[in-house]
Amino acid sequence: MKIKVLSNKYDPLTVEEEVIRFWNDNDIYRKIKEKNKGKKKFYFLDGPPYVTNPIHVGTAWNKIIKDSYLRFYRLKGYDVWDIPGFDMHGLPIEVQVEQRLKINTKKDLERFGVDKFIQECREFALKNLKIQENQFRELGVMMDWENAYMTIKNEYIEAVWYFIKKAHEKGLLYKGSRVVHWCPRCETVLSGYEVAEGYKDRRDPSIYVKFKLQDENAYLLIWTTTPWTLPSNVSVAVHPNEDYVYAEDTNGEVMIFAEKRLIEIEKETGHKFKILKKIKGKELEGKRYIMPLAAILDLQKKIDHRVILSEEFVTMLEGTGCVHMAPGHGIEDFELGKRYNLPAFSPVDSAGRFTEEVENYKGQYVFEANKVIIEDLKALNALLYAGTIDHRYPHCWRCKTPLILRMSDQWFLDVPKIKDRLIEEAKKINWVPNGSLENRVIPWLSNAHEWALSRQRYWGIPLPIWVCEKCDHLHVIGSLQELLSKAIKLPSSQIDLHKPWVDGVEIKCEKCGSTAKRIQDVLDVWVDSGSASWASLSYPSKNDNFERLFPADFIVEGPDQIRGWFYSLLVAGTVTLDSAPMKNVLIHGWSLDETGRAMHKSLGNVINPDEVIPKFGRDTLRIYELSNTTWEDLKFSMAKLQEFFKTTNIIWNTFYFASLYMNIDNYDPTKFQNKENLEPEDVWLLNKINEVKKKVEEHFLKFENFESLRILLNFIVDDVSRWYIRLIRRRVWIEESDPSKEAAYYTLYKALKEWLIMFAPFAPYITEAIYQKMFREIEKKESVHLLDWPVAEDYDAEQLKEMEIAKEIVSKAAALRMKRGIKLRRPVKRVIILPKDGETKKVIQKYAKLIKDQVNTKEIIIEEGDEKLDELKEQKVKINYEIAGPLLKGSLKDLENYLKTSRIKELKQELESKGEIEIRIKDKTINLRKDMLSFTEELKEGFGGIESQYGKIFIDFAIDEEIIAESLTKEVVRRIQMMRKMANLNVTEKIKVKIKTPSDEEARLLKSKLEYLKNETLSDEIEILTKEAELSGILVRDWEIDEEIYSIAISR
RNA sequence: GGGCCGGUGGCUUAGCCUGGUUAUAGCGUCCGGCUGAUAACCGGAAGGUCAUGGGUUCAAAUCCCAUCCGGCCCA
Repeated sequence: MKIKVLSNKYDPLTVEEEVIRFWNDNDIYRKIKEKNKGKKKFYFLDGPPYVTNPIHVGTAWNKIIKDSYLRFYRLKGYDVWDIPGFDMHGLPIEVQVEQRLKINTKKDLERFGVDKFIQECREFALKNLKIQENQFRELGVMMDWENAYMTIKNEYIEAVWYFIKKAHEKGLLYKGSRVVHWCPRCETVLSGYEVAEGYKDRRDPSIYVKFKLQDENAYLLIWTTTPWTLPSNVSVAVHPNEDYVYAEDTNGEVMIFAEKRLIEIEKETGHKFKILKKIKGKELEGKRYIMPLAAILDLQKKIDHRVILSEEFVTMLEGTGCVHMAPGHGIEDFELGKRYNLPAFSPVDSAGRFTEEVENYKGQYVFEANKVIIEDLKALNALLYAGTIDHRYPHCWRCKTPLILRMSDQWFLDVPKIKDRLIEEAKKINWVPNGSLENRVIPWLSNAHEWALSRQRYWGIPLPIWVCEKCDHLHVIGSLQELLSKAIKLPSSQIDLHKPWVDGVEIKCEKCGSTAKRIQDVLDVWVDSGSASWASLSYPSKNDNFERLFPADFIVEGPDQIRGWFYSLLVAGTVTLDSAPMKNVLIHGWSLDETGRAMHKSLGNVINPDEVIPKFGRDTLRIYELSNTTWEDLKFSMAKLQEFFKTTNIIWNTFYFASLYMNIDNYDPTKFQNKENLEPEDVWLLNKINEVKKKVEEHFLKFENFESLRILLNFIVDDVSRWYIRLIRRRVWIEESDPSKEAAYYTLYKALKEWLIMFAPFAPYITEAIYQKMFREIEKKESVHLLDWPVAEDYDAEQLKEMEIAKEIVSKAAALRMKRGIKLRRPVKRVIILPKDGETKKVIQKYAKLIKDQVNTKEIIIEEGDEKLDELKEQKVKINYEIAGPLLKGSLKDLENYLKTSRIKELKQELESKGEIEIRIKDKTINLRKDMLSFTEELKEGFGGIESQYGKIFIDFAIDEEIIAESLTKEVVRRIQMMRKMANLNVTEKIKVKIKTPSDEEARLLKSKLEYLKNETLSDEIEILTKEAELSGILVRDWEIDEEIYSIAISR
């Protein structure tokens, strides 16, 4: 049983690729799963990424966070449910496939064939899924890839139907006519979410139109950027409490508009107005006006046009304060129209062309009809001004076509009706970070409106609604089995629950017995992923997993999912299963580029993992991303990665160091018994690792594993690499077997092993590689990921504080040396420590040996109280000449002489108590006053001092022969060690050395330290020669030490 | 217009919930060290109006209010 040595250089790619091979060849993933089978469940639900683009470092972060928790819970012994998911339906895929097939319109698509189109979409989705899957695997994300849930499978589709059926049963599903954002190219409704994605700049007309009042010789002046909505005008809205003016144009015509808009109107139109009278908006209510287009459009002739009032929708920030209302083409217009009972119509078809209802413009694309309408208005003398405006306008987020608002029939889920239930359920969930519930989730839920479920597209889950041709009775189908049992016609036996297959299924109307056919719509993709909490478990077609696992223990996604997936999960779960389908929700931040901008294809700042991994490796990418505070944004930075690479390198070197010496000494951790040989630093490290275990686990359980990671990195870098290893260096260099060395190995082995297990969820590759070399033979388990999470033991927190004191003393002493320019290699005569109190003194005494070694002093003195201080200090006194001079005049010289010989401390005490004393010098008596002198204290020559928070530290820098000999010897040792390295000698190889010194004096000094020299350099023989000698060996070199030349030769 | 998140040395960042010695750490800079983990590593120093202005308090980076800047969401 032996610890093997790691390679002395950390090469991440080699390490990681070996580990990947190891995992694959030995089926490690399966073994990890088997280990915890049947134990306490942990149901993780993967938020399915959309399968269009390859992943970037942000998508990677998301999945790596997930992976780190999955690995943690597996180590903790949970039976972890870890299937990944993919979101595979929807318009984005359709658009990409259309582009590939050069399909521009729905007609083209129908001509191409819906079945073939669906097939193309499926292949496209599956191909992209594979690309993403491989990228995720590359990152070390261990999930059950072979059993991933896919939203396109029949089983999944059925499960979504189940939701729709439940919604119907609960009376939450209804069909309604609404004004919606519509893409005239895709010929479908878009959700608010999709609309928000697609705002961009566009130039539109900006026109001012005159509507003449029927009973007055004045015009309402309205403003619009969508002239094509004017044929649907039914009303004009004004603000009841704002001031409106009757204003005369230079040609004598009188316009009515809001007073606050006057300057802007004049500026844009170039017209100048003279105000005739001022009224409140509400005085305009009910006034009839003549819609100019009524002259040429039959549609308009039937409408009774009147002014209405609105505080909410009339703004003084743009336009004229007289707002053109077309309830068929505006969301606000529609709402206000309902209140006033106004007619709503959209004479525009699904492709954005005018219908025959407006015969003049029939067949014209609305954006093109704009200019015709403007011409007509001009001809009708209804146009005050026509210009253009550059503004933000919504576009289809996939195909970039400008959207229109249009009325259409859609299917809705009545979310407002269950709002209170949703909030109630949301409160049962643990939202991380704290405050998310109150600040983000509840405000969003309180604002919930109806959910438009239907889309007039193809690649999606078909809405499971069949309508009777005769009696219009609705049949909402909740499963494949139900469908088959009710079907009277199946298009083929090849069941695929997509279009066009489902469209061909006819069922028997349960009410009148005639035939019911499916409506043509598919579902909004958010319904797909919203159903994932049970659909990914194949419920309701299968029961077992659902019963065992539901609800999900943990989900984690970005903040956009509060209104996206978290919301759709909550709604779907509450409707379908009467409960929130998840228990813990962690919200992570955005990934931004180095300058803090979101990563966007259009900005060209997207970074892919493939660009990072070859440079730094997978583990470095992982720990870099995972160390970011999860819910803060991650500014992705190559410089930061470089820093983390250094950390990974230190980790490797730390384990390399341990493996090297444990290997040389054939250390066998299973045989170590002598715990009584533990030194204070060993006890400290063992306490420390226990503290680390406790904290790391606590943070993991709170879903703050970035804190766990920071603690782990701090421990390995600061506590182990920089401190503990430094302390035990000399102990592990002892050649023969030695109890102190064994104790250090025992300590190091235990701490490193436990650390390695805890670090495994963060950096699965490097931990595996180290485990295989150093620990596997001893620990027996095949993989580090098959071990158990280390159990935190009780530990002595007080002792941890003690070490802080020792560290501080060492650090301050080093700073003091530095100030003097005395390098660490040179021993100093004495270090004197005056602890601030008795407690501290005890601690420093306990660690005296450690401190003595680390500060490299011949003697350490620890004493409480000021007596010692007096020994180190010299009292000084100065005459305040400006005071003493005028008073003492000629006696000043005598005083100076007197002070040179007197005891200053006593003088000071006397003066301080009495204020004034008489002194006799020669024959004279002088009245010496306190203010004539200034007393100061100074450290004695050759001493240095520094304050620390635990007391004062002094160093006696006096030099004697012993110190000179020792520092010279150490300089020589260092050169010899360097030469051993240069000659590529093994660390254990013995050598012979010859040293030629510049004079007999140095030779004498070195000879006094011969044994030490031999030990340190593993030399059998050392010959110290003076000038005349000629040197030979495998390596001979001259070195300069303290400005003199030494020649050193080594040989085997 | 409303809401949320963030603003801490040149850069990146911890601390803020739960107020309390000298505000965390890394990078960079300057100075130094180490050389048996070594094409690594370590130490020290300089560097901060904790965005701004008020308030609460014995005490504010931390709690409250307002403002500014950046980002997100909603309308």
